[in-house]
Amino acid sequence: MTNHNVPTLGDLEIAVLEDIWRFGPSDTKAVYARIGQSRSISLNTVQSTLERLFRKAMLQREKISHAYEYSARVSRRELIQKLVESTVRRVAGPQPDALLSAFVDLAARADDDQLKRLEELVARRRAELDQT
Amino acid sequence: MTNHNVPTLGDLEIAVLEDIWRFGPSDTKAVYARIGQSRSISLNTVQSTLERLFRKAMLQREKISHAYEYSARVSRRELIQKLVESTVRRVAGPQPDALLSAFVDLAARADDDQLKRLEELVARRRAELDQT
DNA sequence: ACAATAAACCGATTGACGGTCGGTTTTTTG
DNA sequence: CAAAAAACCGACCGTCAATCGGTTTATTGT
Repeated sequence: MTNHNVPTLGDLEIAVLEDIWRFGPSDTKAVYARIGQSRSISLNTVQSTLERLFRKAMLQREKISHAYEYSARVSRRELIQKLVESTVRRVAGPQPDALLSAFVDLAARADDDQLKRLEELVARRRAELDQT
Repeated sequence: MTNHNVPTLGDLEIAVLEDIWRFGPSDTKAVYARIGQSRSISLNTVQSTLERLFRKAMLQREKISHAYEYSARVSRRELIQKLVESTVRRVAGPQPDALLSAFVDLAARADDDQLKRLEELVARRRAELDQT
């Protein structure tokens, strides 16, 4: 609930986030070594992307001895959730069910296997809710 | 499936789309009368927004006597669907279930009632699939 | 047929923003 | 304290939505 301001993210920003999800807390050097090298972008570029992500509150950072160590402030799950929610909100219109509707539409395209898993997920959630 | 490239939409673009969903096929004048007046933007601005939306394939148009009549090429439902799908895809990562999970997470924040309806929808869908 | 009117079209500007760095300052450390 | 490392500053480019003014083209009433 509360406030879900999700700024838009660029491709590099997502790649950086992805990297940190994958490898955990890292400093600029490390991220650069992993994703900068191959892309032939400068260390500075990675650095300012990290910085931007920090300003956008997608990362937090802590000075570890000499350099900042950045770590994720949202999990991939949370990010997707926020992104989806804000997306839907933007175009939701009157329907209070917009979200659910979209969900069903999506689910309708899923195969049997996915639907099964989905059923389980929903059931579990409901169980959780019931005992609250 | 296939490829649904959903270009990003600005606020005015969404407002215009919204207007056309609401009032059906309209020409520039009509849209301007409904949403331009209040926003104190020029007719030309509405016009080029309509045009942009047309280029983005969100609207189609037909010359009706003197002026173009624009109509929606996607329903709100479809748009939400595409938007959400492309959003999720962008950040999906390894999880094949990312999409489903995201929705369940979202739904989980909804009330028990919604969850129940969701369960029903999924069940029905599964039933349909089974007899195919 | 033609002038007046209306709509379409063209092109330019502005403001955000992501990506990209070079260079300067600050900090760390041998 | 000087060298090395990291942070920070500011600039530039490209893209894109929003915004119009002005010109061209099409429609239409007389």
